Amino acid sequence: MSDRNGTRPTQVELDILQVLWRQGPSTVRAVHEVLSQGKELTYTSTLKTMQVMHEKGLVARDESQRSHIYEAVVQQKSTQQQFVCDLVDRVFGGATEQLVVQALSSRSVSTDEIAEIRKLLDELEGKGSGIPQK
Amino acid sequence: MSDRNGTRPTQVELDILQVLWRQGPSTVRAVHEVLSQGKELTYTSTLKTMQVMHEKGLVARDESQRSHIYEAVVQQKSTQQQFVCDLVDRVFGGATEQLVVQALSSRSVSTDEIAEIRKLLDELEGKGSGIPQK
DNA sequence: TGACACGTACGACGCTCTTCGTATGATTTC
DNA sequence: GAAATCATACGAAGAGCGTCGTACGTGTCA
Repeated sequence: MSDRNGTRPTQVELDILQVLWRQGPSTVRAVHEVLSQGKELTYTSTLKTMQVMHEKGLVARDESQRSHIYEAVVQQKSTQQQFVCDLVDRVFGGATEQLVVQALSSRSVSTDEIAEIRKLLDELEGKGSGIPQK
Repeated sequence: MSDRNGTRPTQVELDILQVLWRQGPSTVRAVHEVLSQGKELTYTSTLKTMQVMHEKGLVARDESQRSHIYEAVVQQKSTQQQFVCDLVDRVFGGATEQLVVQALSSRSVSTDEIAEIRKLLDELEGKGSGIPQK
């Protein structure tokens, strides 16, 4: 079935996207360098996956150079949103708050980050039940 | 590849688990009743999936009756944790706080729930970096 | 006691994901 | 300019997932 929001990245695609998001536009080799750390992986595997991602429209590529340069088309924010929504629906039965609680109690969060979350809560409360569009 | 924490439920398995978590031990028919709402799905498909889940150890079943009764073995909490961790690593690059922010700002959360999250933040801060077990 | 409803068991098909091997073309280097 | 190096392109194999059809056993009830 097709996604309403384009194609949903798969596991490995997500790993690649993450490198692209962090490092910006990169060659296959650069991405592969990162991906193959601590993991046995052939260069052509990474290449193939990135080619497929290109077909899917997940990444764009600049072919003007011999080594093509790939860039994420899908934005990190929207992808995150997509996956968060999916997780909330599928694993938390729609209860966003449960996800937040689970996340906060299962992984460490620094005091600074706690403060930032507090600030966000303030804003949310300030707006009443208004849900920011983006 | 195998998971460190048993087998990771697939999409459809997750849907079934959710019914089991909500309704408690149920027959295949009862689960199928829920699953097939708003979706075209054959009874045997649901059956097959639940049989596979049984093989995987995701569910237990009582065969003393003609209609077997299935029960979730995997607990909701631990499954949620599993998926949250995976999501944080794969989509948020390890930043738990980002997930929380994303979740809070993209889906509606009631005032009561905000209050509850605040309470949790207080506890977390009180304990410093201590991570509660459950 | 047949017919029918309802249950499980199980094999198979189509699809996607992931990985890899191999072919082939361009660029460098001596 | 020939060889080695590095890039892309592409086909294919293996595995898992989701779906379904079919076989078959067991109750029920005119």
